[in-house]
Order: sequence, then C-alpha cells, then structure tokens
Amino acid sequence: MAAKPDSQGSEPASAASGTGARELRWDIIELLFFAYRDFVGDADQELEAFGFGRAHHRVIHFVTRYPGLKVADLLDVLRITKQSLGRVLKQLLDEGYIVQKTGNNDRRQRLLYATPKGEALVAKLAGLQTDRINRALAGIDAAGAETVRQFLRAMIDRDDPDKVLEAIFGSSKKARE
Amino acid sequence: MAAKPDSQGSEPASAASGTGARELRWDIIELLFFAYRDFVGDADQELEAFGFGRAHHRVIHFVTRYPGLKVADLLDVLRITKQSLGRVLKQLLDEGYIVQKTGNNDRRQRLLYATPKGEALVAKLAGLQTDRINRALAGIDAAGAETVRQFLRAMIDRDDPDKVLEAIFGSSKKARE
DNA sequence: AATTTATGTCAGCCATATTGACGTATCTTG
DNA sequence: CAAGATACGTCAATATGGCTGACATAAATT
Repeated sequence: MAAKPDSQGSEPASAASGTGARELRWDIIELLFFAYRDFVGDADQELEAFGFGRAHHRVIHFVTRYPGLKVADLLDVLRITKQSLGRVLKQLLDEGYIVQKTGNNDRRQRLLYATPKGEALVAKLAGLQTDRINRALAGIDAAGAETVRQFLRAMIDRDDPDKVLEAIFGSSKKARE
Repeated sequence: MAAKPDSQGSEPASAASGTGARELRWDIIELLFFAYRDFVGDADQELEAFGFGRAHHRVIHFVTRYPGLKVADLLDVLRITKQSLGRVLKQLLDEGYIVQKTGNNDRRQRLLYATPKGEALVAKLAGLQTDRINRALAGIDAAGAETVRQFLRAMIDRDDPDKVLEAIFGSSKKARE
C-alpha cells in the first residue's frame, strides 16, 4: 500500500535550507513531470521506426521551424556542445533530412534547412503532439488556452534569449543591447 | 539573419502523412520544450554540487513525496528498467538519502523512504522550481492557475496509471481492475 | 598581416539508458 | 508440500547522448 503524498500533513522535515520554507508547488511540479514525460513519449515511438532518438527530433524540429538557422543558433537553443550536435546533425545530413547552405553575408556560416523529407517527419511528430494538446485543451475555452500559453511563456528564462526565443517572444530583447 | 518561423505562411510541404494535415500546435509544442528545459535546469545546477544528476533527483523526489513507495512503483513512474534504477538507487542508499524497509505484508518488497537528509535535498530543489512556478503564475488568478493544472492533468496518459498517478488523480482507476 | 569567428573533427570520458541472463527470497496456488 | 510466480538484486555487454580538450580550416574583421 503506502504511496500517498502527505500533501496536507508533515512537510519534509528540514525544509528548504536557505531557500525558505514557504509552500512548495508539489502539484504543478509533478504535473509538469508527467505531462512532459507523456508529451515526448508520443514522438519516441515514431522516432524508433526511423532509427532516430530525441536528439534528432529536437534538431530537425527547430531546423524545420526556423529555416536558415545557423549551427551556433541551434547550439544555443538546445544547450549542448557542438561536438554533441555534430554527430546527430551529420546523420540527419547524410540521410537527407537536412541540407546546408553557405551564408550569403558570411560565408563561414552553414545555414540549415530541412528537406521535404525532414519536414514530413517533423510534421508527423508534431501531429502526434498536437493531438495530445488538442485533447488536453478540449475542455478549455480560448481565454483558458491563452492563460496556458501565458503560463508556459512565463516559465521560460528571458535573460539572454537565443534566436529562436527572440522569434517566439517577438524580440523584446529586455534591457541588455 | 533568417530564423523566423513561417507561422502563417507555408506549412511544411508534405504535411503529416497519415496523421492528417490540420493545424499543428507549434506554439505550445515549443513553449513546452523551453518551459521544461528551464524548469529542470533550475535543479541541475544544485544537483551538481551534490554529485548527482537528474536521475537521482527523480528518484529521491518521488520517494520523498510518496513514502513507502515500492521499487516496482518507482520503475512504473520513471519508465526505466530496474538495472538503470539500480545504480542510482544504490548511490542514494549508500549516501544516506534513502532507506529501505522490508514490507510488512509482503516481505519481498523493499519499501523506500527518504531520510531527513534526502527530504532536505528534495525540498531545496522543489523550492527552486516553486520559485519559477510562482513567478510564472504571478499574473494569473486562482481560476487561471486551475486552468493550467487542468491542462497539465489532461496532457497525461490515463490508461494504465501507475501508483503515483493514481494518488495524483484520486484513483479513478478507469475500467481495468 | 594578425586575430577572431564559425564550423568541423578527432579522441576519449561519463551518465544514463537498454537487453538478457541468472540468483534468491518470499508469496501464492494446485 | 511442491511448483510456480513475483519482487528484487546483480553481472555483463551495449547504445545514446551528453561532456572536455585539442586542433584545423576558411572566412571575416581589425
């Protein structure tokens, strides 16, 4: 038996040392964990059929959505090193999901573009995730859906936004700059 | 330059083959990605100081929150194999963050409990995440916060719920059982 | 011409996940 | 009770996707 959160009862003893012992958002913390677990799980199954993993999905997704993304931009978005990106990106290039074009202004840059093949894969995966989102929003009206977006936007760090985030947030580049 | 989603313009060509070509929820898909990236990022830094990774966090979190959780329950929640859990759990046991107790009814079971040391770590990490959530909910009223919870709950798979999910959802165990 | 920048790559390491096999204690069932 | 199923632990091998550090090249900048 066991396994029942003491949501009202005894909070963890020594509490948050140095962080203060105010009310912790256990509910939302755990809902986020499970929601994201199942959200990414949708794509995982499909990806297996292509011999890809989550890393490939993230790369092809953002390249499809933001055509002409530079390698450096992608590194900012994914928060990984170029060595890590390298392996995954090379596979996607070799297998024809992505193509590179030399930058016009700066010929050092390799601008990334998804091929139709890549776009198709991304759309398929986004379709699965969209299904889940639509189901989740089924009982929520337009105003509620906007509240959900507002919450998610506010969960994101806005200091030092990468190129994709600037696009998402309409580049209100804060103070710096 | 580049990097601007063609949110209105040309959707990916070959669209979702087999999944239908209706509107895809690009915005929420990406907001979820960034929100979760930064959400778990909070804990990452702290964990480094303890020599732990995300895997340790997930384990100690759920053990703290659901005292007496069985090993099998934890495997369901985390969706990993017992071999993977094994190493991480052993570390947490060895270093005194978790203790095991033999089940009363079933002596094969090893019920897991967080020590005060473990609870303190979990509370500290939950504190960081709570700060972010509170900031995100700052401009949202009580009804809006409930909408957010409703959305997150609805994003979670309800078929074959694990023990923790049953607790979270008030065990409305669907048909099976 | 010297330096910096954007990218690629080699080499190795680490964390975390996997599958498969096997062992042991304990509960359940015929 | 004997047989089988279950809960858990563990050994071994492997894969993925991160990491650091070092180094190379081409192109832009100064």
